[in-house]
Amino acid sequence: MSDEHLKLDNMLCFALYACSREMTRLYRPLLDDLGLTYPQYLTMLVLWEEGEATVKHLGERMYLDSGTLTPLLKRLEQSGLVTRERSRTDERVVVIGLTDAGRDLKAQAQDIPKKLMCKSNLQMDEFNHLKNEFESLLKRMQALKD
Amino acid sequence: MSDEHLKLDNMLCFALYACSREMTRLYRPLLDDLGLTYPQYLTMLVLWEEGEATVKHLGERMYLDSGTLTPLLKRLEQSGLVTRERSRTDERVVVIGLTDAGRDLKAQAQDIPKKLMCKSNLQMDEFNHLKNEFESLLKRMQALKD
DNA sequence: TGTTATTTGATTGCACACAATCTAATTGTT
DNA sequence: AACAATTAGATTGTGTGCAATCAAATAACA
Repeated sequence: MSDEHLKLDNMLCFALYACSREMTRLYRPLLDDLGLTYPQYLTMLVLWEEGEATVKHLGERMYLDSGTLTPLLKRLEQSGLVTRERSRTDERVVVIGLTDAGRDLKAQAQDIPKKLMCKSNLQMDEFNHLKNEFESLLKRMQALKD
Repeated sequence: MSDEHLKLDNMLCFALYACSREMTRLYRPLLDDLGLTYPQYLTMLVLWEEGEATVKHLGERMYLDSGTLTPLLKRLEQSGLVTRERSRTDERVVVIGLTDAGRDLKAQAQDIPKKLMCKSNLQMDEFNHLKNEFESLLKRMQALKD
């Protein structure tokens, strides 16, 4: 019965993969109102939290590399939400900052987490439980990338 | 302290998003040996399980639409692993089948789940626990897409 | 100091994801 | 039979993801 191991229904990884896409699908209509995609929203979250950040730092926060971030950040710049400037002390570093419009967008984003909790029918304790499990799994997998 | 809701570290969705990418990253080196990407591997799993399937059915199993599947299936056809044929009873339907090479690849894929369990340092009971949680979350989110 | 190594982003190329639109085929209704 | 509605895939366009490669700048050190 070794075939059972290969069955799609059995696979943890598939559940994770499908869950992740379903979740971003729940976000989509809310983010459309802000004119953001989900990864762009994550980027703005970091910037709202920290004011500004280097490309490298954004990559570390979101586990994304420059091949993904550079075009994404250029689109956010095009949208007038962020600025991109080379650091004067180290010309290799690009610092991403917020424009006024980018800062203002935060107000519109404030109620997204609440709307999503409602939409997903999750109670606060379930929510936290799941988050903790994902985060511990993430940490374990992160530890394996040597 | 409503800002806390917007903090990246707090977000269930981000944990899911990052976990999912980390997991496919764990698969990548194993799948490279088979010449498959992760979504291609999922497609082959369904075909190994069911022998053949319509594009529609593959989409339902994996929650993917034709815009994703059509080019992916063409690549699998190019690789000589699957066949694509219009159904004779309903010309709208495209049936995806396995070639001999596609069937043979299953043998090489047999030990991927085991390798991955080792790699991820998960015990069987943890594995099943997580899988169940993901699947119930997935089911709940699926129920919301009306 | 001069050279090597490392770091930081950018670029390129390929493969998803997915919305929107289109075409062809089938089904339903009258 | 005639025609509207539905269904299955294909196509197009935009936006990630990520490996591989590159160039410029900085750090390290013999």
